[in-house]
Amino acid sequence: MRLRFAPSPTGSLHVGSARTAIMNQLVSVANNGTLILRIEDTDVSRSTEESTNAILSTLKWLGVSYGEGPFFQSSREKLYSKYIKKLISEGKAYCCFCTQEELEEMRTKQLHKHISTGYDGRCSKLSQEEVAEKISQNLPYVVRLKIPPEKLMFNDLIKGIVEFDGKLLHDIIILRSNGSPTYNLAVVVDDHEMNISHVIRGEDHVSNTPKQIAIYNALGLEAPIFAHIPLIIGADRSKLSKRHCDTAIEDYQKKGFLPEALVNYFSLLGYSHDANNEIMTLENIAKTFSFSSISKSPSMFDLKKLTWMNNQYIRMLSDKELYDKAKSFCKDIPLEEKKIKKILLLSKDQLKVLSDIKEICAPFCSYKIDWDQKKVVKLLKKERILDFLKEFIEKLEILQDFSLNSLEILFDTQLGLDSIKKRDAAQIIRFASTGKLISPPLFDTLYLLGQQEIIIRMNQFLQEVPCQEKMY
RNA sequence: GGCGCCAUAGAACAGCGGUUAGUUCGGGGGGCUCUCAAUCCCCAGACAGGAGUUCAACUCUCCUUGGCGCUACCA
Repeated sequence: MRLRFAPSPTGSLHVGSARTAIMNQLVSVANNGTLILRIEDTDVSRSTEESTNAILSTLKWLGVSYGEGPFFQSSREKLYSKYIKKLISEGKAYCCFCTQEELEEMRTKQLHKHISTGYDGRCSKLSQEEVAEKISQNLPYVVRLKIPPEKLMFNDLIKGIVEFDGKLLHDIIILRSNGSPTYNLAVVVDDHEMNISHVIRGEDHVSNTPKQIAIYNALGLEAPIFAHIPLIIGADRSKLSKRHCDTAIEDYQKKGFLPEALVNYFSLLGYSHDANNEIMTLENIAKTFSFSSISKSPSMFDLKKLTWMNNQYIRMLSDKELYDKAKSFCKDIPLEEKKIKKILLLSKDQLKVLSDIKEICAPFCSYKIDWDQKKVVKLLKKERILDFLKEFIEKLEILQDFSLNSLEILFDTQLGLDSIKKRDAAQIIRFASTGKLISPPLFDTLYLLGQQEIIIRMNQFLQEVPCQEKMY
């Protein structure tokens, strides 16, 4: 089995393209096939080298590996023109000199008549002399393929038999007036030259398929097997766009999603899987892969589920792996490396994405705490809660050996003297010393902040509370 | 306008002619825990509509409706 992934370098790798790439990888692994990477850059005006590099590095990061390539269509133009010349000489394609205005007029008329829009084939009636004459006049022209008025069908591995009527297809352009081949022509030539057996691509290509089959037919070549995977859609069921969420895989990389989670999520999205165990490697999914398990309807991108899955993968990381992967997200944190590492490991389970580490470290960095008292309205209503805090601070001030252990003993002792719930006691201390209701385990947090610092913070907190208290 | 594809809870999937229509994420509630997370328990929530076929239809057929894709000298 020979497969290909063929992105066009007009931007960074999009979520939808990534899914296609992952599906190709999945099928390739499942069938011991070869995946070929081909950069579809026939449109010079939109393709950039920067995009190519971005796509290549993102694919690498994702772990999508290809056995051959990358090949660039822009460097294969001679090949395409060979095929185009063949089609012209056999009378299966012809030069078209119609202007933009003519084409537009044609279209409006068709729209008016409520019939399908497209070229009416008028230039195919030009005689050889007329064509030669126009060319000698240096008139710009494109080359169009004659599409015979017959049924064009293919058996899609996902959709089943799909049939189109050639009569409604119209003669498509295969060579632009600037001399470059169009997508449909280049795809057919390359898929044939590269011996591609299975074309797995997005559903947006379904309507291109009959056009490509027409080219295969004209060339006397056998078309590969097609599998069109349904598109990924946004929360409002429309095509996924920046309106909905980040659409570039790079964005997810920057936020601290793990490639394994992304690969897992996208290979199971729109795939009939065992819902009881969704955490699977691509290799495991490949073991039971079948095209019939791919859903026929589009799938909605669910960031919450991806995030959940990412957390699952983060907690599976070893301490060392976690630190290595999180390192790049810790650069801007004004703390010593050792401390960050400590906090990171303490909060491993609660990281949804690696970049969360910044927020978790915040209370350990800033000396200016903003106590948003709205968060503790309920807590402050608990009886003797502030007394407990005051007493805790007093004891803390005279504590000789500040350690994890002594802190805990001090806390428990004070708790024994007061009739306060442990959770309330812990929360008021947590809030007073960090300004947050969420933090790594309390005693670790206090210990890391240091005796002096927590005393200062908690006292500051107490100074701010009383005036606020009257509000409630 | 034309052509094509699709249709089970908010989301992703099960169900393949007879089920109290199931699982996972999400939502709500609760237990446990110093918080969050994790985990455990509980709750809400779906077969788009209409005709057929059949003893029986979420499941098969057709129609309608709705959604999406394509309709470029983009890919």
